[in-house]
Amino acid sequence: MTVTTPPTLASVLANPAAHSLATTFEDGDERRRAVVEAAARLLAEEGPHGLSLRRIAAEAGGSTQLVYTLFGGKPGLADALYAEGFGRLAAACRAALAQCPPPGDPERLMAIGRAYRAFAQDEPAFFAVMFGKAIPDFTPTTATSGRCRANTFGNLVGEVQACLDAGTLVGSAEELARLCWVTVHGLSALESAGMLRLEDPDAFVDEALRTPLLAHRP
Amino acid sequence: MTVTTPPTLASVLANPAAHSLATTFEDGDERRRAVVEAAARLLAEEGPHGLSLRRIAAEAGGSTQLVYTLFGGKPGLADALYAEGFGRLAAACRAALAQCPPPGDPERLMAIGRAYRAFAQDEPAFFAVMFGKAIPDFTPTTATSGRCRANTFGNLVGEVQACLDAGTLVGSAEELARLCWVTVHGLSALESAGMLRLEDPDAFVDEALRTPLLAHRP
DNA sequence: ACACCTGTATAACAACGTTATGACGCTGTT
DNA sequence: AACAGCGTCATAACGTTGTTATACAGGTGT
Repeated sequence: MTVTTPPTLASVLANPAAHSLATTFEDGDERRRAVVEAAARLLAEEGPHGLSLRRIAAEAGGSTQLVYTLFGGKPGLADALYAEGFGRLAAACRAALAQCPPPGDPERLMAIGRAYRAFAQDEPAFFAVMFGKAIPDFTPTTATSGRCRANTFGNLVGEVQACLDAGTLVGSAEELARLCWVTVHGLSALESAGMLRLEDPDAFVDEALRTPLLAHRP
Repeated sequence: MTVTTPPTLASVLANPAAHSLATTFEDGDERRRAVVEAAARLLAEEGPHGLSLRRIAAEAGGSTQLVYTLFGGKPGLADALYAEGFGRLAAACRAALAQCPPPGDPERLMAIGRAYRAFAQDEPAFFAVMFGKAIPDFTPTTATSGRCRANTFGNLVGEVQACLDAGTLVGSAEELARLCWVTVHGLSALESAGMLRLEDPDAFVDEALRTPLLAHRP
């Protein structure tokens, strides 16, 4: 890891590329990537319970000790997996935005919300690791957690700011972004916990987001 | 357990007492209560990781096998613990409502929201068991999950309905209750995951709830 | 050529959830 | 009153987990 302290939101907004989650492995270790990918596959296929050091190491073609030399133990690998999850979430949001009107249209916020919920549904194991304490005895490093938070929230704030700049919304970018995140995360988490059964989830995301957005229309 | 199928929301609203979470042990087994309380204490004090069959059984003054005869295994005990968590959440909300204006005042919805968030913060382990996936390989029985959902959501719908009856709000009770739940749960979960650092959490709950409530004022 | 250090694999440890085994007490029957 | 049958409990064992200690390679600097 090259970044050891959580970057400020301002610094991420000023220069997003420098804090891209994709740079996690920039120090050149290809084996780390291989181990994380093996772990990610096991996580996606068998859930958090299938994640054992031995299986991961075997899948990556090494011994148990390999995880210790590369990550210092299971929490270290979990940290990388946690960051990987946020990377995938960001990728899913980017993909959804690709086929959207250009920045400044609140429709983009809805699209992010739908992608966020779809991620929670399609990758429940990752979502549980990221937000649900699914790996026993693991809580992300404040550095990792802060970086992931800054990325996720920073992207959202950027989109809201574009709407403010375009005049399609009014208010505080950070406040509005926080409100949207809270709303979308709440419905995603409750649905993931089996507390909401939605017949038309996308419509519900739109409906839930419409309230805060309408409150901030010009 | 006497209730084996999830009650409908309507039945809970019609007769809340019959579905009270406190009746879980009405079939008279005191040892179950003792074991669940020991487990709850361990959970609250040491987090989900401290929950081991052996420690729970020892704490309750029995052997490992005791958990198997009483609950059929760890998932069975987790199920009881899950229900216990919802019971405590409901109790916390009731306590907050006790010093509130009578039903019909939207201020009560804010109070529930603040109590919900405070519960997530004060009992993070219970919250993680209830809404995260903190106990490996455990997902609540659909019966238990449905009962807890019906209780939690039912209480909220009842409060919203009282506001509709009093004319302090307009709209659909279920829709509005769902929106409030989603909002409050989202901020509670994100804060619990370290993704939100709130200087004045209660004020933020009020602010977050104000938006949907203002949208439904008469 | 030799000491040194880094990284890997092997093996061992304690703790976990689960299951099998044997002993105890109770109930209904003969 | 004695006995078989049942459910319940404790003990012990099994396989697996994360972690740690130990031993073995391979390169590097002197």
